[in-house]
Amino acid sequence: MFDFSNSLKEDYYCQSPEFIARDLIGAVFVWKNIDGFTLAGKIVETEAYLAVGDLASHSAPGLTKRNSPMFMRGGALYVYKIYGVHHCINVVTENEGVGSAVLIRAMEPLEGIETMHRNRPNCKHKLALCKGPGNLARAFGFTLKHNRLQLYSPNLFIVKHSETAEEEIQTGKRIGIAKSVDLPLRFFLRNSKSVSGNSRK
DNA sequence: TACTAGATTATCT
DNA sequence: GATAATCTAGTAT
Repeated sequence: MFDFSNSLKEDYYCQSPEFIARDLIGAVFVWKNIDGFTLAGKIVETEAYLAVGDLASHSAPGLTKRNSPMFMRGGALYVYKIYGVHHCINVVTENEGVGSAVLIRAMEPLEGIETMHRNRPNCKHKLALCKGPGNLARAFGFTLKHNRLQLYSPNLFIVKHSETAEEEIQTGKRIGIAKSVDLPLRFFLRNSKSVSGNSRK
């Protein structure tokens, strides 16, 4: 259904995290898991984490064991565990050694809905399956063992299905961080029911 | 509907 | 020993 031959390639991910975070809104994320199930969703919410001038970025203190995937060449998957409970999924951006990434915060499920429901038995509504970074990782079954995977592989890739209109993309402050709070680096699809943090305002 | 507490662990200081 | 790019259940309103 979603074709690897149309997918974003290695060079695409060497662009800036601000550009990619915005550009990926509306794109389709595809993951063929170890059991042969295809899981896919439309990206509706992202956040950029910069290499310089961004104290909220994991890369800000410099290279460590945890953040080392952020310093890989763009196109790697960076997975980390947060609050001892949840996993978060990032797309590494820019060139090797730079240290930037885009956090994928939410998606609208398109394919593999049964599998997502199985991964999240308490989630009733389809549009809430991948709402929020922790939920998204759980629905897709991503854990630390998927860290450093390449995003331009036949079983893991992103396709730009169609262009998303400028006015459909909203910008705002990032969620859940304590430093560099005011940077406008969160992007989300206007009116999507799968965007997280909509209950507050 | 709105707020708060608690879960739970890899990683860093 | 402290912290964290979150989520959910529970209690209060």
